[in-house]
Amino acid sequence: MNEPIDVPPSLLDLSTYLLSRTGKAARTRLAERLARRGLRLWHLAVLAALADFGPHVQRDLSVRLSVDPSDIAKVVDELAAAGWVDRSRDPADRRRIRVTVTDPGRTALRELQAEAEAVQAELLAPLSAAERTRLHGLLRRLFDGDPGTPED
Amino acid sequence: MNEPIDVPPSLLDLSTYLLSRTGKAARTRLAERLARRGLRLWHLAVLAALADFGPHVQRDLSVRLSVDPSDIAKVVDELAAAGWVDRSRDPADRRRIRVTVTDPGRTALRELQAEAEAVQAELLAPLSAAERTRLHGLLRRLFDGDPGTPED
DNA sequence: CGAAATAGTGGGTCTGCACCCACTATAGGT
DNA sequence: ACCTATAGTGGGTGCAGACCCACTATTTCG
Repeated sequence: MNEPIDVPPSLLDLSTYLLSRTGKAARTRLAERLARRGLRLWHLAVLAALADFGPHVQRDLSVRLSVDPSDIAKVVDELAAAGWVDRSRDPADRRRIRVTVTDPGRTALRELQAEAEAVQAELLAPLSAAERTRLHGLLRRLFDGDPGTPED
Repeated sequence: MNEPIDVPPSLLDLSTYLLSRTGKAARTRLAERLARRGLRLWHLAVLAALADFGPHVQRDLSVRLSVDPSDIAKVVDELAAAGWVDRSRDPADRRRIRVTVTDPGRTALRELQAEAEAVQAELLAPLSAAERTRLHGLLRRLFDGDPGTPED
């Protein structure tokens, strides 16, 4: 993550480039912190999905997060090894595995979110609180392609 | 690039996550378009650097863009094959290779920038013109960690 | 001049991510 | 009961990015 000495201005004029660049910085820093705990981004995502939406069958997790079922299996496996989720066969359909966050899992999730907020604090340091909110709002609209309510 | 059905809200509350996610979308789409022309992001970056700052010795390119010299060599090699840059030994120090954009190179660069702007149009579609400008300004400040002038 | 530094390059590694196939266990339809 | 579909899983593949080492050509320094 060496910052470039001097980036070509014609790139900096492209929002695409800025977005990609700052996004990558965000991703990398977050990934680094998670890596220190032996985790990757998907662990956070899966944990968050389970906490937000309640228990999932793996298949649904895979659909919701658009990740390959096989990859979900691996992530869940690691989360289970950490004791952060429980896996139990659905008695009604024993093919399905129902994944549930445990209390330690919720605690861990809060810690991971704190990590993310720490990254945020670093990354958004140049911005005032109001600007951070504004940025968040703009990104949010970009994210879900929702036109929302233009303020201008 | 399948959009997820429904992303955990607790992730969407993290600017880090949004930034990383939208950034990745930007990067991926741009990369896709460049790939159609058999290029990667570095080709654009190198071309832009040469156009903006004038001819470079490869070593300086590598420093400026913080890329491994060996990787720069490969990119420059490909750009040269396309006829977009000229390589010439520095007569004063024959170890050095001076890289210069050619006219076709400049034309190509403009096309690539147009691609980037097309991606931008897609990506920023939900935002009004004023909002795009604002987003760009915020990202720009994030990018170079410049506190700038808080407006609030 | 000889030794040490530097520019470029070829070829390799390692990592993370996305993807995919084959196989099992189990269910469901007829 | 039989055939087909589905959930999960293990073990891959291919790709891109970042990095790194060994080697040559050349220069610079003592």
